Amino acid sequence: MNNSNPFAGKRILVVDDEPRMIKFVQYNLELDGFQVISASNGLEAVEKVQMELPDLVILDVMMPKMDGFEALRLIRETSDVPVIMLTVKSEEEDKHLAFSAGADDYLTKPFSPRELSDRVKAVLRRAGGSSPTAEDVVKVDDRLEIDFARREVLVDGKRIRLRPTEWRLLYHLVKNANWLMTSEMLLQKAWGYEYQDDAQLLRLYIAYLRKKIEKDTKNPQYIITERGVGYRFVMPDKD
Amino acid sequence: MNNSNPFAGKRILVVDDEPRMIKFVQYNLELDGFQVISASNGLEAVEKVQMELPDLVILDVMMPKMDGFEALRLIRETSDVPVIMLTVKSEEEDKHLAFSAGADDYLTKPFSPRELSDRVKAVLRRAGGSSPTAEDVVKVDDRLEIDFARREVLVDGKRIRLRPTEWRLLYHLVKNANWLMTSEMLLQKAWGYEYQDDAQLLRLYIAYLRKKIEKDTKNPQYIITERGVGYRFVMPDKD
DNA sequence: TTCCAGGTTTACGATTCCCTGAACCGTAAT
DNA sequence: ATTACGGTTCAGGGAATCGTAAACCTGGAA
Repeated sequence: MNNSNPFAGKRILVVDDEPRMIKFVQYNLELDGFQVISASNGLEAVEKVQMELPDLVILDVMMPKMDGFEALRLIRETSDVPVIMLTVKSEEEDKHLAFSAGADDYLTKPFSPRELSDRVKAVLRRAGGSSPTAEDVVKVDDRLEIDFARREVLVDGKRIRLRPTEWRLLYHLVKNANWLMTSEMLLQKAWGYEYQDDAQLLRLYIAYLRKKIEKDTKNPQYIITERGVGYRFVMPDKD
Repeated sequence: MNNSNPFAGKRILVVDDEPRMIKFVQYNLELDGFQVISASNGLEAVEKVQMELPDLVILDVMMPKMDGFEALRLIRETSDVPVIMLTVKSEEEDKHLAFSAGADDYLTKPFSPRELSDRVKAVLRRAGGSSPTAEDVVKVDDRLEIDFARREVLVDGKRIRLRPTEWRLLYHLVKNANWLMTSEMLLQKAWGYEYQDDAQLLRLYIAYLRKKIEKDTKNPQYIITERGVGYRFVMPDKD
């Protein structure tokens, strides 16, 4: 695996009802050093986007029960993960539908491994571009380091254990570092739409996180409370 | 064994329907210190790739029932093992077909032992390069040592017996050391695609492995559970 | 045939997670 | 200072997940 792939380790969710297509895409992406997870229908896809927090989604348009457009619509309710849609023919209509539904790119079946790889990298490049948190490994400071690809958090060089929900919350905080995240946003993204008013739950998990990553929970340096609004993950500037 | 072959011990799967050809290849590769396993048709080849986890495959194009290309395609669904294809004549078309099907190199019959040896070593050299645990012998710590070439695990210097499935699971865990492997990934890689939802089976084999390699199964130091997600093989100071 | 080893399924106790409720604490506004 | 509001901490129960023993199945060897 001689990958000079700058995006190696990124997590990609492949959604298709045909196992053969999933295998094809998975194999070729793994050759490039990506991590691949899969879903075989729209519902599973929506769920996995929220739970697994992939860096990119490849979504087939043609699927039984819930088609790709519907799945994308639901995904877009809680996530802005880049999405590449797989269409059968390169009809203008499909293309237009894909983009207006919120897709970042589209790929027409059949496609070659090379095309796949190029598109994925292009979309990741566009999406991640210059943001400091687009990296797989975010070194917040000397004390705290977060590795999104490995799903790993280091405090003073030691690995700490995060529970799934804690991880999701931290993910959304850090991916939006230095931005104020309202309680509703965080609840919606880390828990789901139906939790958006449960501010108490959020407080609890903020406390859990602080206990695990802050030096002094009374004077947090990473997760800052914005009273009456939400929270902000502060990260020292790297410019 | 007076070989200066840096790849001695690598396991090579030779696939051909002609016993004479297998014999020829096997004899010469074993002279170089390789370990050779064989298959006489495409189906057997696909099966052995998944089960035996060879380091390289030499695959004849011309075979009854399932030809080399089809076999390669199926192999590529679950493995990125390097493959050298044997073609009858050096036709551009065959060459092109081989590469686009995912082969790493090709060899035109007839070939000399020397050519065979050179190609095999070249492909192994290319393939082995930058993979995380490309070495044959992984010394995890003072206690645990894993020899991929010999398919042997040493705990406190003592050789322990692993059943085939246990070995495959350990293999995929260690080859992705320090990376979080989801249950689905592990099942898919060690058992096959159709097992990807059988989390219970995975738990059982994780338990088997821990019983054999961990000092204290209650506090595992190698195979760490990532609750709700999967497992991680932790290895000190390794990327 | 019988035996055996590996693989799979079943069953169930143990553990961990997630959420609730309630008490307690800090701080900004009155 | 007092009040009100939001934030934090702690205890606990239900649910999901995990670990492991044991039974079961199967195919090959003796």
